[in-house]
Amino acid sequence: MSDLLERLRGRGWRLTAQRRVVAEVLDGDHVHYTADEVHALATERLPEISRATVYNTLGELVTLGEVIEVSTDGRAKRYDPNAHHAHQHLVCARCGTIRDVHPSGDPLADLPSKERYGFAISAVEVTYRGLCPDCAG
Amino acid sequence: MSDLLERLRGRGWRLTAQRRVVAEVLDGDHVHYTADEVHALATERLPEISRATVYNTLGELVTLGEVIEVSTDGRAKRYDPNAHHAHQHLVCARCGTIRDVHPSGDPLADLPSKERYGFAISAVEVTYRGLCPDCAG
DNA sequence: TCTTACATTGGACATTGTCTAAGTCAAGAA
DNA sequence: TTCTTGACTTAGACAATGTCCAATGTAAGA
Repeated sequence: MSDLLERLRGRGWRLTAQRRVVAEVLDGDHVHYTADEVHALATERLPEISRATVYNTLGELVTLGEVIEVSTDGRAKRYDPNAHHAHQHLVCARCGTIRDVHPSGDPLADLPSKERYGFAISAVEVTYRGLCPDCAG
Repeated sequence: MSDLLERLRGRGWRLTAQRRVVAEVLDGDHVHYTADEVHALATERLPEISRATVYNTLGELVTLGEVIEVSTDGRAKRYDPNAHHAHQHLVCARCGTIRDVHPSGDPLADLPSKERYGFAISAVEVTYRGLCPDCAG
């Protein structure tokens, strides 16, 4: 993740303790946290960090393309630090856990141009839904 | 849409003016409204209908499988009345408009079992994102 | 070290959705 | 038709998530 911090500094990011902590939290496990979870984990390392800063920083990381914003249900968005490898998501319909998966094939090729209605398509997301082994119990 | 009302009555639904109005709004155009938009349109026909009833009714229609709930961004969920034909969504990244599209191929076949992590997969959603002709300006 | 533009903070506010207690009514029974 | 009853609706409080702003703090270059 020091890679990430270097990249960001190279893009003119001012390196503050708060931004460093948010970046470290995202780098930890390969889990997709909500903003509130990121805030809770960041608070453990930097107790005075504010909610607004966490939201700001996450938004900046998304804008810079370092993190992907995922909204799989109507609840809180989740932040996916695995932005540099193409992948899709497998979501548990009960507990909301997300796993990264790597389907074969290119879904974009499956959409004929007459079905594109003049849109300039820039991304395709595939979400697989079901019950995880724990919730299927 | 009287089809829909008949089906619902057959399932023991009590047919109220409020539910009828919500169903009519969804039946109108093939647009994917938010709950608030449904409420606004329903209010034109039945001024005293409450927000809670609109939310309740939409939730019931989703549970009954008559309408699909779509959350393409972190904003309000949208309700898709086209539940009886398999389709996917094309979303404008700027204005949020949704169009139904019909890709060829079966995305579920593209996910090898070793990438399923023991999940019992029950649905696959594909979302194409890009700028619509109006927003591409 | 000094300066200053950029970052952070706390809290108010906005949006979307959920819940509850009290009143209302659709639909079957008599 | 009228009555009865349990399901439905309502208004508003509340909850969850996210955004905005003015005041304050600070990283980094001069």
